[in-house]
Amino acid sequence: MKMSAGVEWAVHCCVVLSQADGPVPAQRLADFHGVSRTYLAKHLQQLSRAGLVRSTEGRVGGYALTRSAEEISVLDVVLAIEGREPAFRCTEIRQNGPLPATGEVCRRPCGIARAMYAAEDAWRASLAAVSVADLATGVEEDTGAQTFVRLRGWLATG
Amino acid sequence: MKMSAGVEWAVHCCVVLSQADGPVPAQRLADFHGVSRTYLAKHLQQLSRAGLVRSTEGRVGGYALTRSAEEISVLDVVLAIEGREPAFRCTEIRQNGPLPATGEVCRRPCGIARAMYAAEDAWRASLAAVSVADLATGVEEDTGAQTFVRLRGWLATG
DNA sequence: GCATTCATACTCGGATATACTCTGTCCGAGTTCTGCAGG
DNA sequence: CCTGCAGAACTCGGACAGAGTATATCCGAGTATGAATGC
Repeated sequence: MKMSAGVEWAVHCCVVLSQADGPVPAQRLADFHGVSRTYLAKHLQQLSRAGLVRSTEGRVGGYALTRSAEEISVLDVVLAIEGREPAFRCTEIRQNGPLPATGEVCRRPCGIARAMYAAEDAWRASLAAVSVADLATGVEEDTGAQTFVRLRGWLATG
Repeated sequence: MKMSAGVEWAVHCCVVLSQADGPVPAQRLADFHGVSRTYLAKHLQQLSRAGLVRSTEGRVGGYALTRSAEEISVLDVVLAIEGREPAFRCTEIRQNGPLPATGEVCRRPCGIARAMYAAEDAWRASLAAVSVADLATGVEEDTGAQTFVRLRGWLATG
């Protein structure tokens, strides 16, 4: 059970976008994080489809958040990249074999699936409690208030 | 982020083993669940390496739990199959690019990694709170007290 | 009748192919800026 | 000097290969059983 590396890229990009004044091109985001532009673009498209960012074409185009950073949770980003399906997929093997479970019993998930889904709910709740704005605040606390000032300067000048 | 289907198989097998009197061969477990024997054996070997089950060779051999079902959590089984590494792997892209984070700051994980690890801790705690014995009790509540009686009968006779 | 030996049948374990998803890359469609010509 | 137009440069978006992992399978190594044999 491995999470895609694109999730890390996407979250970092959202933090950067929360500090930008205007649209930021994928090329600039890729350069800032030292990753491949074309591959990062793939993930940014997924964020766009999920409605988290808005892309503008043209010479001064780029990506920008559609909502305020307080209203975007880490869970939103993870689900946009990884998909909304749960990690555990019950194949109902209890219905197989010589002593299958049938009928009314199978109308609700088996205890194993319930335990898995409960764990995933806890996981999602933990991620939903952290917003992109919280992450940005954490970055300032870790690296100092000058960090985002320099970031904005680099975004503006290149 | 998808969990291996083998996890479901392994947990179901542990529940069955908790109700068995003696060792149960992989062939019997595979027949009971309607899955491939050879592939199930692979996962049972992982459980064996993790120390959750003990395998005995020979004509009346098979697999048996090493501890009581109360002492085996769902988390134990998941970690045995999926591995002990966390799903989120921080690649420290904050250290890349034109404005890298360096020095003392990088001695502890960045806020994004902390949020991910916290969520995984919540996930693991939820799974650790459920034991194989709990699952067995749930099966009896769902399908009736006769279920395991018939299971033991089938395991004995074939 | 009993102990010993041997063949057998059954078990697990690791080594071996295949399918699928993640990773990484490329080129085309669309939009905005800029320079130039004309009025 | 102002306006309209054409070109160019820059952007995103979807279509196209390669690598790594999950899935599925096979055959060989090892052991307890049970019958046959000798005492």
